[in-house]
Amino acid sequence: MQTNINDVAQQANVSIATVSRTFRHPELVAKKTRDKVLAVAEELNFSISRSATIFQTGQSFRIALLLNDQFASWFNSRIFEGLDSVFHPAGYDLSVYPIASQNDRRSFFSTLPVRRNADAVIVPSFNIDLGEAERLRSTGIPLIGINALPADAFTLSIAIDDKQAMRLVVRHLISLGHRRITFFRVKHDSDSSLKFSASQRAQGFLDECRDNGIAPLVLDVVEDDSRVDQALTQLLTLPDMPTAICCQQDSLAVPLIFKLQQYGYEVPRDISVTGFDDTYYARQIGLTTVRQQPRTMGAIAAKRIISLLEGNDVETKHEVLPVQLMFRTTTAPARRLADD
Amino acid sequence: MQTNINDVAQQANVSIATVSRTFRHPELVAKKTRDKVLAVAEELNFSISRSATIFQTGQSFRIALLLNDQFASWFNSRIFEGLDSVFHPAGYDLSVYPIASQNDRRSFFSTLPVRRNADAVIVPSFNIDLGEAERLRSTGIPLIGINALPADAFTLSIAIDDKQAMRLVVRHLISLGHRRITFFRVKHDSDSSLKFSASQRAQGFLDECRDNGIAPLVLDVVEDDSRVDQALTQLLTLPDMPTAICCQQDSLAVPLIFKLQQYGYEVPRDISVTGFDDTYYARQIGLTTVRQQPRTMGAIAAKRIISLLEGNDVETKHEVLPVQLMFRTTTAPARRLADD
DNA sequence: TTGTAGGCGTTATCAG
DNA sequence: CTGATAACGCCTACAA
Repeated sequence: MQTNINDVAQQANVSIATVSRTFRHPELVAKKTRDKVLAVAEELNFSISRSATIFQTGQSFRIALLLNDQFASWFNSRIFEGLDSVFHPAGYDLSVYPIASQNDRRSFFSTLPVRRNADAVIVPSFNIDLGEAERLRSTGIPLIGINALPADAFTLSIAIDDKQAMRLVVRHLISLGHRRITFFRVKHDSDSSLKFSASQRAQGFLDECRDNGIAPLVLDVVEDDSRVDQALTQLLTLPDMPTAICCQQDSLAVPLIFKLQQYGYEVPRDISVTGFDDTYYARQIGLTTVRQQPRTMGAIAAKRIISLLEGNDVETKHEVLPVQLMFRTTTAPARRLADD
Repeated sequence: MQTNINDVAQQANVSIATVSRTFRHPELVAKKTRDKVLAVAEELNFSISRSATIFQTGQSFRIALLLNDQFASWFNSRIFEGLDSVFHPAGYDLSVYPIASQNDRRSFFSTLPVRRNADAVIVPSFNIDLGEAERLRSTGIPLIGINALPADAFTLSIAIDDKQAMRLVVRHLISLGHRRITFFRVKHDSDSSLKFSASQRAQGFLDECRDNGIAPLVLDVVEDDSRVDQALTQLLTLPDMPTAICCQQDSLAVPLIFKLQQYGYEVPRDISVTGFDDTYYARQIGLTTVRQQPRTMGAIAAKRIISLLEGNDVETKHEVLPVQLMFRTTTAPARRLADD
């Protein structure tokens, strides 16, 4: 049997109230009493039961995190890490709800399993339905978006501007003289509206091309282990090889470069390639890409949420973090036509 | 104010016991009553409070996961994913305790923050002190090891045989005629005994070399963003370039291959390279490596733990999962001396 | 099949 | 500074 607060109180010749205070508000307890209690607690292997505390508090100290995707993806695992780095020390636990399809999502928002069972719901990276958001928020649970839209569906939101970031990339390529640029988009089997960033990036590409009078070419690959081969096949059967390739994410760009080189295309001499995310591999191979820092986003979000839950006014409700174009060695000036 | 079980009971003209049963043991409630209760619950936006249930049960429904490292590492995030895929649906939450140093570890095991606050403690991938393990287990909390030693410190354990797996790799290289083989080990800033698998792999390399009368060469790189450059520098300043390179993990091998090629070394024509893990990038570039499946390990561990917590006898206490050598395109027969 | 009542371990309030 | 006591919301014997 576990020892409880009663055992300690008895053994230490104090009331349970004093034991509780010793842990909760030590400053209200005389040092002598406190030491006695702590000694007994130590001896009896006692510590306050979080379940009981949580129960009596009425707060759940649980944060629901909806994940649309492989949990272990680059983005998601870093978001989690950032969130947990703040939440865990503050006594909150994260509870991961897998949302793989629109159906999952609908079911989540109609049964609201988090009702009374989570202090907040965090939605990274997918579009949300205004009605659903409203339904959740009407239960008093704040809804927080990370790279998600529309902003006004959320109590708080934090994001990067994927569209703008991709425009940066395209502008970079254009300034290097590229005019034949191909964009590779990764199609997910699951519902695409669960992948908010993906569509934003493609849109940014299209917009920037249009503004510069360039005919954009967007190619799709399905998100499976053959995605790079799919990309390569499409590239090599193009009537005109592009001079630059924009990939939706590093995880496509890195192996693509590898394979292009195997097929005799030198990067960036023959063709420039860009990524998005700034992953470890991007840094290692010198990929030109966009740096975003999901871990930081998670940590900031967590801090805001805690502040909100503690009843403070949150100054910034909707924040957009800056990103950085990392100009490295996989992009170079387009070869002049005369060189061909 | 949240509605509670009382409100529902009143509104539905039944006792709270009936409401509770409607959710807990629906089969014990007359269909008519049940429907009535559910209707009222729906109307009042009620659902059972997990906090209260957990509290009253006495179980915490929380599983502590000690992580030694970047949470978002390939291995750890997949372990988490596997664990959560089983735990979450079963009503358990994972609570991540960061253990970055021996000090953190000591402090964890001396203050035992999980005492009464977790149903089990999971330790992936680092060595554990028998005394500490005993201390924890004496509180009645099971301790589970994933790729951790020594086995008898744990209530349950599940692992791959890193040492044996690396021997497989070396044997493969030897069978291809390689005799000059270099092993690259990744040194972690944090205490090395927190990295159990790493030392096992290096040991496997040494053992297999010795058994084949080969003089082993182990080189270290520090785990920062320059690790690949460190490896390359060491390689290129060697009196004798090896014919094969064994990397402790894919994340070193993949960019190393990339850079070797930039320096004019063709893989595998000039030099063979192997990895360990079988990550996405390994598959994409055709790296010869060892496949391990941490997600599966996590899922199996979770199932066992739940079974244990439910009081069932667990048949297999210590399980070693098989791994698979993935022979791909980065290894080839060693060039005969005459060719040089 | 349903209701009654006790108890889970803590915290907060209020009195001393 | 400390003690007594009433919640907190649910579950489960046990009784009806």
